[in-house]
Amino acid sequence: MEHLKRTVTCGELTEKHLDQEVVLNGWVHRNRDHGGVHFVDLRDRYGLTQIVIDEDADAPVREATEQLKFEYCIAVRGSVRARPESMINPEMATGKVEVAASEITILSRCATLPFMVDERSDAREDLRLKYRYLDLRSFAMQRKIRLRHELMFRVREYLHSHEFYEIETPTMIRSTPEGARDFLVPSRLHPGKFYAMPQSPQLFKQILMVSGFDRYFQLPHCFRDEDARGDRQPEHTQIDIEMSFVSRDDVFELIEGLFHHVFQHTLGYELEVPFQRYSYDEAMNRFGSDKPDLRFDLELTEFSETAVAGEFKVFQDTVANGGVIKALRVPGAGQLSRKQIDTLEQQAKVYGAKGLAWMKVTDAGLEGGVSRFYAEIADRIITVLGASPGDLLVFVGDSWKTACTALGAVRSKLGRDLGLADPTAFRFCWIIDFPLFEWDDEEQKWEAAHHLFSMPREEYLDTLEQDPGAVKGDLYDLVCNGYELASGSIRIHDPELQRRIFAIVGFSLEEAERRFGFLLEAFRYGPPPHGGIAPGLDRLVMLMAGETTIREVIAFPKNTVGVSPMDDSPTEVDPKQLEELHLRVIAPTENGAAAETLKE
RNA sequence: GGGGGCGUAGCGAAGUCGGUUAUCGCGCCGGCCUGUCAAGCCGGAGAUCGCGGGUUCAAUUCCCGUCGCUCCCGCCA
Repeated sequence: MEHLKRTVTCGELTEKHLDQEVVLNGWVHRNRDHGGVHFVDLRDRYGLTQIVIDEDADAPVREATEQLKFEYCIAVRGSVRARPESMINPEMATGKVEVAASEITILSRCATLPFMVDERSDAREDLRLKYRYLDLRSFAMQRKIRLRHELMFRVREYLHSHEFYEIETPTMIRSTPEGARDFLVPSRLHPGKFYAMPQSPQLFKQILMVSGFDRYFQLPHCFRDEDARGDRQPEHTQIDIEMSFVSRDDVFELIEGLFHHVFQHTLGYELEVPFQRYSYDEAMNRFGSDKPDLRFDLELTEFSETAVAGEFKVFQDTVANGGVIKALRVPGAGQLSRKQIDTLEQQAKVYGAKGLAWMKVTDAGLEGGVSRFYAEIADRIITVLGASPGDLLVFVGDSWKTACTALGAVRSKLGRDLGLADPTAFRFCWIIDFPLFEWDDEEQKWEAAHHLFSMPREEYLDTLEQDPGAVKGDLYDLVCNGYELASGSIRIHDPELQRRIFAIVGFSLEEAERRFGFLLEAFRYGPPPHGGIAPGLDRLVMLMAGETTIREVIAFPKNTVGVSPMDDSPTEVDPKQLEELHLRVIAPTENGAAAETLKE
C-alpha cells in the first residue's frame, strides 16, 4: 500500500499542481469508455477528479481500466495536466485539470449496486437504510454528516470557551417512570432487576449542579420508547446544558450566543438575536401552536364576541358552554375551491375540531359558507378581522385549546400549501410561561406539563394548591420554523417546594422517595439554584440541512417502527442469553393480552 | 390504538373502469466508438405485478384478509 498511498485528495487539484506526479485513492464514480480515450471520475470525501487513460497508455493501465466498474475502490498514479480549453468543466472544483494515469490498481471490487451512489438517486428510504454505507457515500449525505460534525464541534468550542465542562452521565440508570416509556436493560447479576436507558440526563445534570460544576454540558444519546415521527425516533442526541446561579434570561442569553456562533460558523448564516419571546398563551392565541412557524404572518383572531352577535347557533352554543370561537383571515384565498376548503376542514378535524366554518369576502360583503348567519353584522366582521375583498375567513369554535390548535393546524397547512414561508430563513422564538400542570381527564388528576422539577413563576408560589391549572412555570421552549428545538426550565432546589409539587400531582412522600429519593437526598446538602435547557441536536441539524426528517442527518437511524434495516435490530436473542438474564419471553396473543399471562 | 398514502425486473416509475407477448428510463451482460463529464450508438438478459384467499371462462387489474414501508392523530420533548 505504501506505494499506492494517496498524495492528494480528489477535491484539491488545481492548475497549481500542473505536471506534478500524484497518487489518488477513491471510488469509481463514473466510467466513460470512448474506445480509445477513457475517463474515470474518481470520488472521495473531498470531491471528484477526472482521470484520463489515453489510448497510448501502457498495456497494464489499459487492462486495469477495462475492468473498472461503479464503486470499485482504486488507486491511481498519474500526472496532473491542464484540460484543453474547450474541455474545462466549470461545474467541477477540479474541472480545469485532469490526471493522466500511468498506473491503476484495483484495491477492491464492488458488486452490482442496489442503487446508484448519486445525488439523483431516489431509492426508497428503507433500501437506503439497508445499504446505508452506500447511501452515505453520496455527496448529499456526506454534506449532512459533515454539517452535523461541524455543529457538534462549534457547540463544544463555544461552551468550552464559556467555562462549561463536558461531563458524561451513565447510559444505564434507574428507571423513573415519568413521561415517556423507558427502554430497559435487564441485570444479570440482579435477577428481576433492570436498568433504564435515560430519556435525558435530567436528574444527573441537576445533581452535577449540587456537586458544584456550575456549568455543565453533554451531547448525550437519549432514549424514549414511543412511536416515531419524522422529527423523532427512539434514540436521539441532545445538547444538554445546565447552569447554577442563573435566571431564565441567563439561559436565553447563553443559548442565543451559542446558536448565533453555530449558525455563523457552519452555515455562514447571521442569526438575529435576541430571539422574540411569546408567552404560551400568546403563541396559542395568535398562531394556534406552542411551536409557531413565524416565517409567515397569518394570525388567529379572537372571534367569540362577534360570533354571538350573529345567528349561527352552533357558535352561540359553543360560547355559552364556555368555549371560544377563533378566526383566521387568509388574504387573497377567496378563490379557493370548495374542495380545497374541505381539505382545510379535514386538517382541522384531525386536531379535534368538529368542523371548519368559512366565508368569503367579496365587494358585496360576505358570501358562501356560514355567511347567511352573519348578513346583519357583515360590516362589523369585516372590520374586526380587517378583511378585504378576495379574502377567505375560516373559523373554529371549541374549547380554547382545541379551537386554537385546530385553527393553528389550518394555518400551518395554508403556510405550506400557499408557500408562504421563506425556505432559506430561520425564525427563532422563545415560548415562555407554560402552564406547570395539565389536567389529565383519564386519570382525573393533575399532571406535570413538562417535568416535576420545574419552578413555578414566583407570583404563583402562594396559590399553587388552590388553582394548579393557572400556575405558570419558569419553563421555556425554543422554537424555529415550526419545530420545537429545545426545552428547559429553572429548577426547583427547595425540597419543601418540591414536596408541594409532588403532592399536587398526587405523589405521596413515600412515592416521591421511591422514585426520586436520590435527588431529594442530594437536595438536602446545599443545592444551588439552577436551570438549564436541552436543544435536540438532530432536529437542529435537520433544519439547518433543509430536511424534514431527522433520519436524514443520523448516520444509522431507525425507521418509523424502530427497526434498523441495516443490522436488522431488534432481533430475538439466544435462549442462553435470556436464561442468564433470568428472562422468559411471553409471546403476545392476538389481542395483545400478554399482560394477563404475565400476572399469574 | 386509529386514519391516509405507497408496494409492478437490481433501482425509479408507467399501465390495468378484467382479455394475447406487462411498458419506459437507469443499472446489469455483450459489442462499437479518441475528449467525455448523467458520454453516445447497437444488441441482450432480467418480473411468481408484496403475500394469501375469493369472484370469474379469464385477475397485476375487482373483493376480502395479511405483511412491509411511509405520513399524520393519539403517545412522546
